[in-house]
Amino acid sequence: MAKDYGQFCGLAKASSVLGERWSLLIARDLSVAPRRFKDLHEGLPGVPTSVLTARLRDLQVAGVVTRVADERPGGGVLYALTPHGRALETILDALGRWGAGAMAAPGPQDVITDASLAAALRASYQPRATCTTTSYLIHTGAATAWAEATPTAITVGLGVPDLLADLTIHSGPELRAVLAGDLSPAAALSSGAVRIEGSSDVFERFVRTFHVPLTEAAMEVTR
Amino acid sequence: MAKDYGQFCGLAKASSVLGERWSLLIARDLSVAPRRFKDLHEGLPGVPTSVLTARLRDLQVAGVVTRVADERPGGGVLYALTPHGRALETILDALGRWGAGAMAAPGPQDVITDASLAAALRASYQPRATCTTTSYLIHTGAATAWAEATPTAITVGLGVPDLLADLTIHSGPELRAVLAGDLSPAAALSSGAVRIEGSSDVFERFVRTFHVPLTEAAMEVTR
DNA sequence: CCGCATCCGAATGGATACTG
DNA sequence: CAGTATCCATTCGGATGCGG
Repeated sequence: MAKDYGQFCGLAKASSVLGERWSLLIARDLSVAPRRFKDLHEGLPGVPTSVLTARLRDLQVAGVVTRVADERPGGGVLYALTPHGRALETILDALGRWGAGAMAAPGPQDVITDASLAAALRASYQPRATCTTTSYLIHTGAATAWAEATPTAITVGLGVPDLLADLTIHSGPELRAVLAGDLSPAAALSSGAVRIEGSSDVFERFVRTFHVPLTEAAMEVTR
Repeated sequence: MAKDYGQFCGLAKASSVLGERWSLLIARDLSVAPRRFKDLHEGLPGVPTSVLTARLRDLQVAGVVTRVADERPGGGVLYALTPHGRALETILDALGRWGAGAMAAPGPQDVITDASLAAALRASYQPRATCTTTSYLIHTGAATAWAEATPTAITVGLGVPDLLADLTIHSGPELRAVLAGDLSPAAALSSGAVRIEGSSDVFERFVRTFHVPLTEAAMEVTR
């Protein structure tokens, strides 16, 4: 069980619940979709099963995570966020934006997982940046995620969605430079760093809709 | 140096910077005011000096914290947040609100520090809840902090401010129940749980201006 | 297989004592 | 005041094993 800090303080409580190694990333993965133990284990490279078990138990005790039966054939158990855990979503997004601003170039060992890609899309979504509802399918490295952006809401998911996307993007980690404004959409396409299936106009819309801001103003958490 | 997670992900980066034990609370204390090493050590009960040294070094390497000279007579060194670190302020507040919703009653060992009280006031501030600029001085347990609330902004600080406050509040941890709406201002005053110097009208304004939302999980525990 | 427990070497945290 | 140095307890990471 997580240690506390001996302080009567909301932040100390939050830190004792989420401050253990891997906890935030478990919450991130579950904030995108309920997952099996095995999904979580594969999406968190290096986590020992014993630690994953312990974290999931701690998060259940803290009321953040719950176990639900998998409805699909084959059954099994899914881990999912409780309502209290879902309240973390905007905070995780804000933390992700904050960390993204300080991210170094990816090392050779760094991976991108489906869930981290989906979470990054959700975190970088800019409301009111587009007037048109558009669906995207994004491949970066070995990760695949999709997003459907309306003018005021974003939905993201893992892997390939059921419906055909308006735009499909193939890229490596260079996609982040585009979303940060460091690499223009046109340059990304012409250099071959990003390959798309769909119109370049829609790719420009994508870049307007998803943005990693560099100013502090954009790091605000929506209350 | 903090371990990373082998993921090219903003949240993984944030977690490697802030996920180590004590880091969030150090950031919280510094988000209220620059502090000396000794202040931080006293405000974080139980942290060994060696760990505090290591965290401050890691946070400096991460560009969150910087060392500045203390201008006041006596000199010395102050730790302060960098602009990048100050961008965490709204995130710390949101995390504090999230954690406050799940907080249990304070144990006998739990302390309230000046910085945690000031941070809690900042986090619980409700913009547009009042039309009048008001200054408060709050004592809870051994902690003292002040706040000046305008209709759209909040300023908080440690200890006793230079100017006389419009309202001075003496309380124990029961103050949280008032801010959570579990205890009416009138009941808090008449029961003696809260003692004020100033008008009870201004105390009502205080309770409207600072509010901790209760989550479902916490309400279940309270019932 | 999936979820979880066990075992072990390495790394980290906690408490105390000590130094520029 | 602002840290280092030291020792010990705990945790983590990785491999392996067990029951359904």
